[in-house]
Amino acid sequence: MCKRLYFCIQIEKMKRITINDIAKNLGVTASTVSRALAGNTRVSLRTRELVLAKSKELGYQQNVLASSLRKGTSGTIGMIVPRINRHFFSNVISGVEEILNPTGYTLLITQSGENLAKEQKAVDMLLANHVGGIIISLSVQTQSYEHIQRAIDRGVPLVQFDRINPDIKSSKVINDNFTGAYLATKHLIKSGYKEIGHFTGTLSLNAYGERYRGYAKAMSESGLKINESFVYKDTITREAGYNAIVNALKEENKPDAVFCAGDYAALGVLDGLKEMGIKVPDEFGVVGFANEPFSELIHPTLTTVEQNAFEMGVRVATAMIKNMEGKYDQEIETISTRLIVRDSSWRG
Amino acid sequence: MCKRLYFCIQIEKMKRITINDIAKNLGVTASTVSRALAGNTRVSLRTRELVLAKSKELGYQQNVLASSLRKGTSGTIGMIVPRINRHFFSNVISGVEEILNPTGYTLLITQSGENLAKEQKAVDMLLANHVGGIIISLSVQTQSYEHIQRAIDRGVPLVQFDRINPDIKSSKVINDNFTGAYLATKHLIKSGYKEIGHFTGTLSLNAYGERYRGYAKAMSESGLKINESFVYKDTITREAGYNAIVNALKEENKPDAVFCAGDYAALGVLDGLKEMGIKVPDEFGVVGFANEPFSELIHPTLTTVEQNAFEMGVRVATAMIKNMEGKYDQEIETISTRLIVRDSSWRG
DNA sequence: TTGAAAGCGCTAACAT
DNA sequence: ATGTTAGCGCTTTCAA
Repeated sequence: MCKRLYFCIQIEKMKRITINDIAKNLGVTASTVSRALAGNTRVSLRTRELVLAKSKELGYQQNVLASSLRKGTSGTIGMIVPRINRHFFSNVISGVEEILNPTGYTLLITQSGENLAKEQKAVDMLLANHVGGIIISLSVQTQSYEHIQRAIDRGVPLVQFDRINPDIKSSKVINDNFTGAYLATKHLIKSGYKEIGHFTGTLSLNAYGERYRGYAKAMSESGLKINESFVYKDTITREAGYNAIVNALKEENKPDAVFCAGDYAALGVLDGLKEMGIKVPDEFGVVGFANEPFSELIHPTLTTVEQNAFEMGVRVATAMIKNMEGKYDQEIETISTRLIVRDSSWRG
Repeated sequence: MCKRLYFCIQIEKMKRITINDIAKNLGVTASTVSRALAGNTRVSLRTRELVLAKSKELGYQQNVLASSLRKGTSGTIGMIVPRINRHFFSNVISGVEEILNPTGYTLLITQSGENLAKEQKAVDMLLANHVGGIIISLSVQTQSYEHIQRAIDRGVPLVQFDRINPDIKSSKVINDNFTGAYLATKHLIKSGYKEIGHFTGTLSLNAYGERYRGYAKAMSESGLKINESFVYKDTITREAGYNAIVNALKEENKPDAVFCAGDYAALGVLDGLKEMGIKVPDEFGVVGFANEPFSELIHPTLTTVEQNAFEMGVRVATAMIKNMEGKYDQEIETISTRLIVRDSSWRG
């Protein structure tokens, strides 16, 4: 009872140590303490040491809010991703943190949930929090860009990655989707498939558009014609992949392989093929994109394109820091992709 | 060239609209504007409408930093998880956001990477950012708790979840690990296995300790003796699971089934069994824990225990809000778990 | 090398 | 219903 009461009182009077406390304690002014703590300014070595010792003794902890308010900019960087639980995005985040953490910047992560309204709110929230920069990968829904422009107009450095809008003036980091798709399709061709279809997402999104281009290039280069009825758009989920393959194989002209712009769709394709008793890779070839963790665990293991997510995060963070240092950079950086051949496609 | 220069100048003179701008514009004081914007205080309807209109017109956006500094508390809640890319944790995060977003609180997410030092730094960073509360799931490494205590001593509401320390005074939300493990083991017994082993993590961590207890209870209840040489600790990764099963089956006394405290270990076990040509579930039964997405995709599909991660997030956020409203609550909430029977264990 | 003073933008007593 | 005033904790000129 008594203990409990004491505990409550403690909470009430809880006061954080400020630079003023340190200053009073040491008989100097807050300015001096501030300078000493900041390190680089002109303070006598003795004073600096005294301040450092005292601040440790009292358990001082900077009030980042006050500092940011005064300096007009916070050491926080906002990051908006469609979904945090996608392997690709969580690994990009890790890459970003790898670079940012040692610099003292703080990452504020939010999900748009592939939803434009949530994405807009997220941007505003970040701006209200005075983030020093915004890292974003657009939601599939995003077709209007005022919220992005709002950030840029505020002078907040912006870095787009993966799902980008090329028309927005900002740093951009993307995967080499074209080459990845090109290699994937080439591989199917080399493996002897002739009627190669493509299941993809929204072609207006850069990532999917490029994958389509890579697919088309490989086809035409090998003298194969694309049968447009083998190209399914908005087919990136497992269900959609399943439906698409069931559908495609009902037609008179059937594909004998399909390159999916995502592993989940490829998974659905494999579901459908298994159900229909079609042997993979003997009778049908499948390639995915993303190298989701499950792709090497399923049966047959899935040939797919590896995106170097962590590396992308590192580049994104580096670009952000450059931007914040005023080195505005509009260049597009491209991260290489790599084909991983597994059982679902190779009948060498 | 010219365009570029203009752009730079724009950035320099970029000035955010403050309540003072609105006030001047309207011929009232900042206090009035502040009150009007805050909504509930006593301001004439007319003034309020004027303020709202003007602020919209000028594109006003609150400076959260200033507000938080003044109010002494920010609308930000910090969350520390071991790894963001674990299915369980990212779903808890989604659950937390589900509750928090509509309330206007902002989530600051950080990863400890299962590393004590990073976890400590994360806590300090959150405190420096004056978060209104901290949500944490401890790293496996965490054996010292001063950093947690530091937060509590500062009067910052704390909610622990999943990987908790029961001795720390805070709200806690955990899975019903005991029942999950109990049901899993019971199921193996019912399926006819007799020599049931258990691969687990650090037993000092609540989650693993409880799973062991559930396993032990089911065994003793059925009159089966636990063979301690079938219990492997620190076995939660795929590699560890593989090594453990290879090892276990070299001994004279072999288990004929194993309940793993995690799906990754179970995956490793299946790897090992496949390699050794042991048939699952005919000759050997395997059950995991967590219902990772891959568990239903592998062959054979893995029997496992589902944790309701999203629901847990919802409860965690609710507890946090209660705490921040001063309703300090030390109760432990338990989220139910559920056995999902698949092919790796059932030979009914 | 240090101090004095002003102010970042907002809120909340207290007054009117 | 609105204005006045002070100050959250920090940084940063300007002066000494």
